[in-house]
Amino acid sequence: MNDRSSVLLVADTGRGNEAAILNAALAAFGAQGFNGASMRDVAKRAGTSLSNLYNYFPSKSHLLAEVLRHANTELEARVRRAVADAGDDATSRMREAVRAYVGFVVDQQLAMLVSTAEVRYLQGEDRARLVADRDRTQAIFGAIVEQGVAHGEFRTPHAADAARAILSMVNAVATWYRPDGRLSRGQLAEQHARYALALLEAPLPHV
Amino acid sequence: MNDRSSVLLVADTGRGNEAAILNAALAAFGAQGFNGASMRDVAKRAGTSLSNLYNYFPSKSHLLAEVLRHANTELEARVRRAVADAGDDATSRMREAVRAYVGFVVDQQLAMLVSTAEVRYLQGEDRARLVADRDRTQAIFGAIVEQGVAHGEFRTPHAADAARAILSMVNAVATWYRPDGRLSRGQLAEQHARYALALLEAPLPHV
DNA sequence: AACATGCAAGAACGTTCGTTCGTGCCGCCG
DNA sequence: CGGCGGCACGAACGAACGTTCTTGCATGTT
Repeated sequence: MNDRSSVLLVADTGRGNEAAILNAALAAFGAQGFNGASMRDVAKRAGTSLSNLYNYFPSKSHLLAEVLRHANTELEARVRRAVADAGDDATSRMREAVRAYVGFVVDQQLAMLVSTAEVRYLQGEDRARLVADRDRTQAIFGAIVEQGVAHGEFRTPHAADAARAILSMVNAVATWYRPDGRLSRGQLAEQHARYALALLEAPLPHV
Repeated sequence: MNDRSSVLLVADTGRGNEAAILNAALAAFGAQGFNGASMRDVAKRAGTSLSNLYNYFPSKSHLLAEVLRHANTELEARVRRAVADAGDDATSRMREAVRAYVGFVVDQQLAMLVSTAEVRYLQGEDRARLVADRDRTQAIFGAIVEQGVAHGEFRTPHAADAARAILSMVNAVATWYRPDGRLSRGQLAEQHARYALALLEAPLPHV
């Protein structure tokens, strides 16, 4: 058994019902959107009272920010680990980075959906911090592209936007993936790794 | 002059303030999201009264549906026209389809953002009709991929999901494109056409 | 002249929203 | 033992929401 899709985004935080509230908020925002879900919905899903939410988070916005922070942190850690464990050439590193990213999208599909769709409802430093998180993860891919182009592994003439194109593609997996679909988690990851390397115009074996 | 980006999505419909209301709704939903924008916001942007909106549309949902219908119709028409005017080979057809699609994303950036982000707040037949619109446009790309694979132009081993990957990539352009950015409208379109053909593992000239 | 129709506006209704307040319980530290 | 901070709850507040109601004014048709 390795049913990663049923793992909650936030494990126990050592603070009463905090983890339950965060996971409930993720579910509520994912199902109805940030503005469509109410704090009463979140409380109901978490099995606690409306007013108790404010013992943990000062506002609805901060609650969303905290959910997204957990998602971004875990995503970045997974990608960074995968790249560190990969070989030294850009092709291997890109393949492992994409595989890890797609793996996270599959494991935490709802978190990825909320992360991309609801960030816009945050403002000020909460927003800035999350955008910085996202940019840091994107920069990992950007660096691999640069390395591959410098070493001649990637022959795309449009290196500057390639990382963004690849990440757009894998982010969108969250919008259509279904656990009972045609492809397994691993196949999906491997397939998107090939899409990415092909987009970069890296040499690939054809059958 | 060819400033396509300032063209309103909906031209005069021959029914009083209908076009103004639709364009105002697009602006409001784009800026605040469907649930974040109020009918009062829409009325203010359209320069009319709150209650008058209901002389044109029976509900907020129907208003959103009508906005999205205009966007989808125009997008599909542009892509279909581009493919019809292209050569017979899959490579030319895919290039022109992507160029037309990216062109629309640039020209009607807000409409594309709202179209992908807010469709989820519709239900019933409004939702079904818009999903069918989107699927029809996606099917154009799917057919080109099939043709290219059948004729040996595209050598990707993962043809079934390639169209979706390409469309994810070009849809995301709406999330980051800025008119004063590094690339012109035409360069952006051409670049993404190459990304698409590379992803499909079509033969490409390397410098 | 009488009437229907389409478009416009202001006021109001009932509901839901995010947030606050007051209170109480429980475990820990002095 | 006493106090204090963390966690829990129900009730309430003021604001904002989508929608409806009523009225009024044009225009074009009978």
